[in-house]
Amino acid sequence: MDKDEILKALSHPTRLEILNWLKNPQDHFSSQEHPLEMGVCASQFERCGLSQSTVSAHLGTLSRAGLVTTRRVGQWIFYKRNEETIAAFLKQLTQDL
Amino acid sequence: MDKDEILKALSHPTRLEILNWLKNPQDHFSSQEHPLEMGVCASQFERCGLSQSTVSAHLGTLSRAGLVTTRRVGQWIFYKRNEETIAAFLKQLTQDL
DNA sequence: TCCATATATCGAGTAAAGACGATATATGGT
DNA sequence: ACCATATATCGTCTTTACTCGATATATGGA
Repeated sequence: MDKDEILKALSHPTRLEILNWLKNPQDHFSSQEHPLEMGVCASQFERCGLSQSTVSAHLGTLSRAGLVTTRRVGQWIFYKRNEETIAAFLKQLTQDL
Repeated sequence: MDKDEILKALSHPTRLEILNWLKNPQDHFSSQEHPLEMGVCASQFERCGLSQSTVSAHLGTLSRAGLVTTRRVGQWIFYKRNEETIAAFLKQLTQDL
């Protein structure tokens, strides 16, 4: 759990928005073919208006920071919030900051 | 209280370090001529190894984000943590993130 | 094996952040 | 008025981040 890396990952509105969407996937990704319990697959986030490669880069940043988990199913990769890391980060930040 | 601006301000190790030093000024700035109750004056932070102008820019970023307060006394400007804003930010982040 | 789809990575261009020294501004003292 | 000190701002350079289209990789199906 790298606090600095997480803070950098959180310092971009698009990535905050992605994390926020993932809090209630049913409110934002009901059009997804696959059940939302698996997570939300990458292409869904292109609704933010950015290109596929840019979205992939943001998801990579979130994933490297540990804020989301990924799970490959077939040709898709499903993203979920990593609630454990998020909670641990908030706890540490509340202590340290 | 601009959450995005605060997150950006926190996304640099030097600024985190400054905020951390300000938690216990007596542990880090006992050499200061002025009483620490007034705050810590800008030049004290040059101990991080950065130039005067760079330190000033970091302090400006923290101040604009509302994470520190400033108080001019004579030719010095004293910096203190803004505990109210910090607490409000942590509360909102814990809710929103 | 070949093609379609999903995602990642590459290369290049632009924008933003960080750093510096030099200079400007503000204050206080003589 | 002049000089010294503290801080901010300016101009410039370097580095990092963001974005894109194009290409590579991985999977699945025909």
